[in-house]
Amino acid sequence: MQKKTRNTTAKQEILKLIANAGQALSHVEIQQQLNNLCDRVTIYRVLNRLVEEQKIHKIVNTDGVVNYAACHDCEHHHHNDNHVHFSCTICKSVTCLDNIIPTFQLPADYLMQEMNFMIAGICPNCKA
Amino acid sequence: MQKKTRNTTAKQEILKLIANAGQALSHVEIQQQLNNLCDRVTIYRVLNRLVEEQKIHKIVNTDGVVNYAACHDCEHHHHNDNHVHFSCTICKSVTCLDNIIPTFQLPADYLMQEMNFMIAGICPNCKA
DNA sequence: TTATTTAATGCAACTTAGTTGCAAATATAA
DNA sequence: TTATATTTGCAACTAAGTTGCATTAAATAA
Ligand SMILES: [Mn+2]
Ligand SMILES: [Mn+2]
Ligand SMILES: [Zn+2]
Ligand SMILES: [Zn+2]
Repeated sequence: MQKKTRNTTAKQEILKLIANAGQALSHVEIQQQLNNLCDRVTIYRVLNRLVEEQKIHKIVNTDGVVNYAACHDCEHHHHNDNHVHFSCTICKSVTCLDNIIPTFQLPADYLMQEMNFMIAGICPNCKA
Repeated sequence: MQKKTRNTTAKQEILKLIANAGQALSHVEIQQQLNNLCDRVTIYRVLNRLVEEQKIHKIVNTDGVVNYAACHDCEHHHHNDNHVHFSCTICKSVTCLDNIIPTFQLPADYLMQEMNFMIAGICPNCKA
């Protein structure tokens, strides 16, 4: 018997935030924008649930902090986040470059389960 | 006046460990193998110095924890760690796949400073 | 609508990774 | 050998994330 997930206010609001953000959001950024709607632990738990339900995906930044972005075509690709992510060292924005998909050949004896491609640098906004 | 780095015992031992390991090592793994040679804070500081001196490079794992590996051809490539890294979900080993270099085209208005390509899955040893 | 069930939440406490300030130790060069 | 500045140890701290448990509130059935 698989437990069924509930559509709580916290979950709705957090998903809305992430879906409408033009960039990937960290836990702290979400907490700030939620304005005490719920406890910080609840945010963590909701985020984990949304990842499990494949509505959002995790992006591990170069400093180890996790950011979350809405999934666009994860269903098609078995939730492999196969595109490149960009982390701006100036404005701190983290974005999905959805159509930049690196090509590489992993040796046959490796089994791939998860990908995290992160590039840090200066984004177009900050470069201009 | 740039401050000049010293060749301390801790530094020598830590570099030796990393250079001789067949895989990337985390801070805890290094600490365990050092057997109380020095304080954990010293390990952190030595690791940071070795990274600055481009003798080792950082690899951020999918759980956000940093692993360190010896640099082979970082000098040639401006210390860009441009190859793929593999993190085994079973034996927890983290390895540099030095010759697996993804190709992709970053839009011209992005400036790349750092790369972290991580793939998690099952390594050849654990698959067999 | 109300009652029942079970998932979700809040809160406090905890873990793990990494950083910082400062006094004491030590590598290097004069 | 002595002087100088780098490195170290220690204690305290921060930041990210997790866990246990009692309470609350969705979803569903009556
Ligand atoms: Mn993405
Ligand atoms: Mn590497
Ligand atoms: Zn920017
Ligand atoms: Zn393995």
